[in-house]
Amino acid sequence: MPNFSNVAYVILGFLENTDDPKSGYDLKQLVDQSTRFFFAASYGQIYPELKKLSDAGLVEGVSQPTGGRARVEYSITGDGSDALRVWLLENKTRLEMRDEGLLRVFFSDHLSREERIAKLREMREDRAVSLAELEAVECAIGDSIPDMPSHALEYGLGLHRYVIDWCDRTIAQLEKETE
Amino acid sequence: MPNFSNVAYVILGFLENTDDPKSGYDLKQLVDQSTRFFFAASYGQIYPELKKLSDAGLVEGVSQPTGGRARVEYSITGDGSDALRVWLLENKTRLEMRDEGLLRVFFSDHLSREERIAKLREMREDRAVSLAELEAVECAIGDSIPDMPSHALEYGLGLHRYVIDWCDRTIAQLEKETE
DNA sequence: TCCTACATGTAACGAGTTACATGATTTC
DNA sequence: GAAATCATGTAACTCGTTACATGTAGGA
Repeated sequence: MPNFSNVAYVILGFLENTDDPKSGYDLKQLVDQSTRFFFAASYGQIYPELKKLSDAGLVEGVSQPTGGRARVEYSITGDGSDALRVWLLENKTRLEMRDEGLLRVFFSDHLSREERIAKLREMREDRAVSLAELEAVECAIGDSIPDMPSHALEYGLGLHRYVIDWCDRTIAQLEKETE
Repeated sequence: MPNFSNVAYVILGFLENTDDPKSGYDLKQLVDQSTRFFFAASYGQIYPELKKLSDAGLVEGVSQPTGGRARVEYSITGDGSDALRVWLLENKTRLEMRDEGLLRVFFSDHLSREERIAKLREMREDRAVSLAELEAVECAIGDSIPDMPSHALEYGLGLHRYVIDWCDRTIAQLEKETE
């Protein structure tokens, strides 16, 4: 049994959630609409991982071309469900972050007050865009999606709102400082 | 001029903050006490990057052995300060996250209610540990460290508190659900 | 004496992004 | 007829961690 990356379990997770089989393309769409906010995955990971999963018998692919357009639809197998369950029960909760915006803010002592404030505004705007995307996801569901994902969505919404709030407070504080 | 990774600017940022020169070891300590919560760096990045910076003339190393123990202390040069300033003014605020805990929670539909709650508790405990570490950092400073870093610290504290809160709320909600 | 902290590095590996190549179908 | 979307994949590259190797100094 080869080693699977977390992306493999993202795939298994999405396949377990549904009865209709998904293509690599579909899976990428799903990731971009949901997990990407806390766990992204690119085609360069998804396609090779699907192949590995298929070789190991954890998913099963069926060719379903639409006219001349190739399409392979994958479903999870019994072994796949078992592997997913094992992975779900592992108690690893590692959180990695790389926050370039905050890194710049952290080292912005040597910038002028105006430049610092500008940095914070950029960061605020970018986070506001993410928040808007998340809110769009929130509207887009409301239906078919089960319980847990909506908890995760709430997590993301709250997190973004906190960050935006922090930016606003920090900007306000810096603006007051010279008075 | 070679391309420098973000880690290079972490190094320049720390060197610019102070008058006494730092060794690679010192820099790693600084990272582990502060930026690691939103931007980690390992020896495997720091030492090679110091060399590149030195070759490019952005830092200057002076050998200061303590007895038979080797030690090279680096200071930032004028060119280094300029390069740092240029980097600080770039408007990139990219935020990457990889949250394994939330990923498991997201896909935990197929677990029992008890198992899900257990997952959330693990996540809560791990985040509480991080929060405690951050609070230790908060106590450890209070002195020498300038303005902005303390804003960043507040950011981290707030973020962790939000996450822990979300875990508590979600656990409570799941516990209520069967009644 | 042994353990911890100081100190420097590198090699192998794994993870992840980006750019590219290719081509069909649908929609405007 | 052009543009967007569907669809699959790979190669090159960058990034980052981990494990290892090596040795000194100071304190219990």
